[in-house]
Parts: sequence; structure tokens; C-alpha cells
Amino acid sequence: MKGIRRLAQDLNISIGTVSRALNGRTDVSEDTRRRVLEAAAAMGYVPNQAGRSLRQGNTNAIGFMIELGADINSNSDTFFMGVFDGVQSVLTRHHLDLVALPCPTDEDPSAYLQRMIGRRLVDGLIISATHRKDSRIDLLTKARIPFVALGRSMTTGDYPWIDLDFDGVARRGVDRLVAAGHSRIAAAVPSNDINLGFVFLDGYKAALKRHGLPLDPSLIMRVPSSELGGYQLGHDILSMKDRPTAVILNYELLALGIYRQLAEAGLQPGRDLAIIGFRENPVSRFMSPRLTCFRLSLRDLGIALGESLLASMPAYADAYPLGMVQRIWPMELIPGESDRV
Amino acid sequence: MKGIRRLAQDLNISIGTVSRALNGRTDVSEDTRRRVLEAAAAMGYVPNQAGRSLRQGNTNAIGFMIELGADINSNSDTFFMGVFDGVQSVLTRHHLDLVALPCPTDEDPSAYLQRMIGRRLVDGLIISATHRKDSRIDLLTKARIPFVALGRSMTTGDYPWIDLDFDGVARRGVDRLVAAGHSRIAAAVPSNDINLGFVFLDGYKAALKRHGLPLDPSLIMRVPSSELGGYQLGHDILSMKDRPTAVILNYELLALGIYRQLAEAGLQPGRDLAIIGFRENPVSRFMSPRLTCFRLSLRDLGIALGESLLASMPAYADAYPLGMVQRIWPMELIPGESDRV
DNA sequence: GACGGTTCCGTAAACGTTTTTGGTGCCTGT
DNA sequence: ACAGGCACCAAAAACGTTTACGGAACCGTC
Repeated sequence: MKGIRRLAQDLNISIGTVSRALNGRTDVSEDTRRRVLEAAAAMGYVPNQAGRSLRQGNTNAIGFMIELGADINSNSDTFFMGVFDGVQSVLTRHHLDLVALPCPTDEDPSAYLQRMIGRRLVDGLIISATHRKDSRIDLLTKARIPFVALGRSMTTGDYPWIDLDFDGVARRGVDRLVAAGHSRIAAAVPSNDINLGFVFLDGYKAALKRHGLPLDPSLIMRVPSSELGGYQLGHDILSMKDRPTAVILNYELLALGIYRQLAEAGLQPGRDLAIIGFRENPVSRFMSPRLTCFRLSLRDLGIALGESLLASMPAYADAYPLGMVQRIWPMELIPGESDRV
Repeated sequence: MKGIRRLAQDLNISIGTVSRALNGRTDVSEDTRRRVLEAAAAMGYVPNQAGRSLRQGNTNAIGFMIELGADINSNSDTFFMGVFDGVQSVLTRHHLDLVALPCPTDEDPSAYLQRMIGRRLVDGLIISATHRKDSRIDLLTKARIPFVALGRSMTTGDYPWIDLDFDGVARRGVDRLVAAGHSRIAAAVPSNDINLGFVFLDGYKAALKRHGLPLDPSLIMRVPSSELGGYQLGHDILSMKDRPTAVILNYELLALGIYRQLAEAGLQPGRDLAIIGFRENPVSRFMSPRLTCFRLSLRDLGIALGESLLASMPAYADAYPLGMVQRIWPMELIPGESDRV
């Protein structure tokens, strides 16, 4: 005899009553409830989730899918650790648990997601690293699984998302560089079809136009989102015949590689090439010269993600009357020395 | 009508037969099996995990617990992502899924683990960042949950673990520095009671003794495992009246902070202070002067963890006749310029 | 032609919960 | 004394699977 049945037998009451007592129903006497709770604590009873899920049709867990294959993820897990913490802090208040679902490098993300959806392992999902056309979004809407995307996408249909302000980062980067006298400004964009690259590029183009600067296609530099990509970026820039005098970056680790490339050429960030990096992180804070980049609170971002997800789950929506959240997450410019002329 | 019942109805056969066909049982004709598989694929049928778990008493998932609170985790670049990938590659071969369980900053790890065990969300567990006395180990053995620890511990009882070679890293670091003529060698150790600190320290002490060097307690420097800890470490070293000429590090990001601290003092790693770092990572590869540190394959480590776990699960043990794995994971020294005299 | 063996499949129980339904006993007001 | 209401609880159904059991059909053998 196990589980709730055992508990009921010990107390000499029915399992239904035990269940009601544990779940805080009203139709059970205070005395009985107290006895049940005491006995449950004494034997360390925890409801079996499988039985519960089967009956209620939910799992009290939500998933956060991360793609190990996407270089933008596999290179920096300080990002997700921070976000997880924020998401958790929202979810635990509602007795929901967070599980991270790491999609293997060698599996198609959509296939992986479909498997997870089918298994009914979670009640809701957060997906990240959205691509320009992201079939996961279709999958989730079709399956009617509540979700929120960390990242916009060009996929049609209305769905909740929160995205970093790639547009604003590009725009403000250009503004700042133009104000400092630069006119040949390069932009690093990712070499794959992750959506943030397009947003970043659009912001870059719009800013150039607003300043009346010509758009030189050779200044749009496609490199992988990794520290090696930054190294390559540095090489590409240095080997151009008509070098840009400044560059804006779309990913945090690029700065590392470009710093190295400049150092090897005997050049210095800020003096020989103005650099505006992306996200401030533990590494960027310790680079010298100090990197000009943008700050955001990972924990707050996680909280916002958690709340948006809850807002789109019928069972919790009343506590979070946010409607469908489509939100651009602001980032604060932190001036450093890497973009001094 | 949903799930397997729907499938059976469409095919006009019993649900038992459908289940047997899907699960590869022998007592079903090849023709029937083919029809079932086709129909299942056509309607995108995926077995409901709750029903399955309830019946079979397992979940076909294993968990990887990470503590967001431990600074050694929340800061570590790339570490877990790489390990996850290796674990996955082993598990998927056996149709097991990996879920990462991030323990919130503000929750006690043991309490969190107990909740997860109680929910019966996973069949097995990998825990990391083991402490000197780690109650999670008692919890897991008592609950008879198969697990493997990434990290040794002083907790009694036999249990499977894999640990990085902190002892060897400390020993070889000292050897190398002594060979280069150093005699005052400092060691950074974590300021909390994570077990790796004790192992590292023991290796350091043993190496000193073997070389006939005195043990100076003031050279054992306790700092948080973060880039800020490294900054503080650098400060502490520079402000000593009888400065060490070399230091060995126990955590990868420490190097970042100490580099910065030296730079601010107009000093240079390798010339003014010999530094041997810990794990080679994307960041260390781009530091200058290049950091002398140790290399390991995260993916292989993940594979080893996955295999050890399977070896300790009765249902899979026959495929992995490893016995109880207690293994020290070797790390390869990568010479750089940071420890040149 | 009875019989044992094999191959295939249907039936039903079981897993641990939650929730609906119904019922018992007690109290209250008339 | 009796109808009605209330507070509490027992019983049983339901969730979607897997699997033990038994039986039907077919085959070959003496």
C-alpha cells in the first residue's frame, strides 16, 4: 500500500477525504485536515505527479527550451542561468516548477519540441533563439500549448514574445559613433537566420539613413556568434582596403575575439577602431580598455517571461491581466573606453 | 476519444494490440504493426507520458540538477551546456530525455531535490557542485533513486561520482612553478564549503611537501568563485608585504579578475606574477598574455556521466557493465605565457 | 480426428490521483 | 416531530497507458 491510500488507511478515513484535505478544499473539517497534514508530513508524503497529471490533465511544470546547437547559446550559459532564476521566482509562487529542456545538437529543434509537446511533460513553454521563420511557433499554436518566445520572429500569427532591443542597440550605437565623428561604421550580424540579426540590421540601416550616411554593403559583416566569430570579424575588418573606423556588435562574445585580433596587430580598441559591444557580462566588465556596451537585468527579464507565460495560461491569467505581451526589452548603455576616437 | 483509444478505433483493433505494436512486442503480426505505425505517424500520436508513467512506474526522463545560487554555476560560461550535450547523446540512444532542474537561488538545494524526488519527475539524477557534506547524497540513496554526482564529497557511503582532477591540477601546477624556480606559490580556494576546494587544497599541500617547501597559511587565499573573486584575489596578493611570486587557481573565471587587477597596477601576468589558471574556455583562449590552464572535453565528460548513470539504473545496467563508477576526470595542461617567469 | 503448439489478438486489471455524486447524521426552525 | 439545510465524508468513476491472462484460429503430427 503506497501513497495516498496508505495515508488514508493509517488515518482510517477515505482517500477522497485525504485528497481534499491536502488540496485545501473546504468540505473537510478543520480537525480532519490537521490530522491529515500532520500524518502526511510525518511520512514525507508527496503526491505522485503521474497520477495527478493523468487525472487533471496538466503537469504543474513549465519548460524552457534551449538549443545546445545554436552557437549563440552554447557559448554563454551565464545568460540562461540568470533568466532561469527570474522565471523560477514567478513560477514557484504558483506551485509550478521549471524544467529546462536542452535540445541536443544533432536533433532538429522542431522535432524535439514536438516530442516534448506530445509527451505532455509541461503545461507551458518558453522558447528562445527564435529564427526568422520559426516552425516551433506554428507547432505550439496548433497544439494550443501556452508559450512565450524569447525573441521576435517573422512567423505570422499573433503570439506573445519578449525580445531584447536589438533595434535600439544598433540605432543608439550608430548615433553615438556618428556623434563622435565616425562615418564609416561597420555592423556585425550573425551568419545564420536567427531573427535578431535582421532586427539589428534594420536598426543599423535606419540609423545610417537618418544621419544621411550611405549604406555600404561591405560594411555588413556576417560572422558566427562566438568569440571565434569576433576574431574573424577583426581579421576581416583589418584586411579591408577601405577600413571602417568603428563597428557595432550584435553578440556579447564577439568583443573578445576582436580585441584579440587588434592586440595581435598591435592595435588598440578605442584608439584604432571604435567598438560598441552588446551585452554587459562578467567578462566584458574585465576587459581593458573597458568595453562600451549595454546592460540588462537577466532576472527581471526572466520575471517578465514568467509573467507573460502565466498571463497566457487560462488557469493563471486572472492573476496576470496583461493580455498578449509583445514587448521590447530595454537595454541601458554603459559607456566604456572602447569607442573613444 | 483521444490517444491510443482513438488510434485503436480507427484501425478497428484493440488498444492492447496497438500498445504492443508500438512498443515492439513480438506477439503482434508484422502486418498489423505496420498499419499501426503508419496510422500513429499519420495522426502524430505520441504516448501520454502521465499514463505511461503511472502504469510503468517510471518516467523515461533523467534530471540534471543545477544550483543557480552557487556562484560557481551562475558564472560558469559554457560548462553545463557542453556537458548537457554529452549526456543527451548517451540518453537518447535509450529513449530517455534529459531535463535540467534549476534550483532557485532562494531555495535550499536539499529541499528542492526532495520535492523533485517526491514528484517522481525523473528516473535518475545527476547532481553537481557537491559540498563537503552533501545531504542530497543521503537523500538520494535513502530514496533509492539512481544518481551520479559530478564531484566527490566527504559524505559517507558508496555512490557513483565523477570529479575533475582538482588534486592533479594543483599538484601539476605547483610542480611546474617549482621547476620554473618559484618557491612562494599561493593557491586560491573557494570561500564556501564546496568539496572541490578541499581536494584542490590537499593537492597543493601535498605538492609543497614533496618539494620540501614550507606551508605558509597566508598563501592559502579564500575568495568567491567568480571574476570578482579573482579581482579581490589580485588585490589581496598585491597588498601582501611578502608577496608570492606565483599563484594557482581553482576556478576558470578567477583569471579574468586577477588579470584586471594586475593591469590596473601596471603589472603583467607572467612577468610580475606567474599565474596558472584552471579550465580552458572560450574566454581564456582570448586573454593576453595567453593563460596557462587545463583542457577537458565537456562532451566526453557528459557522456561519461550519462553512462555511469545508466550503469546504476537496473533497467539499463546490462548495457553498461561498469559497476559503480568513481572516477577522476583527467585534464590536460595547455601551456601559455601567464606563468613565464 | 484428436491433440499439442504457435501465432495473434481481445479483455480487463492496474497504476495514484482528483472530483463528482450521493448519503449520513446533526442541527434548526416550525 | 418533521422537513429542510448544513457539514462532513465514503464510494466510485475517470484520466491513458501497459501487461497478464485467456482464447481463437491455424498448423502439423500421430
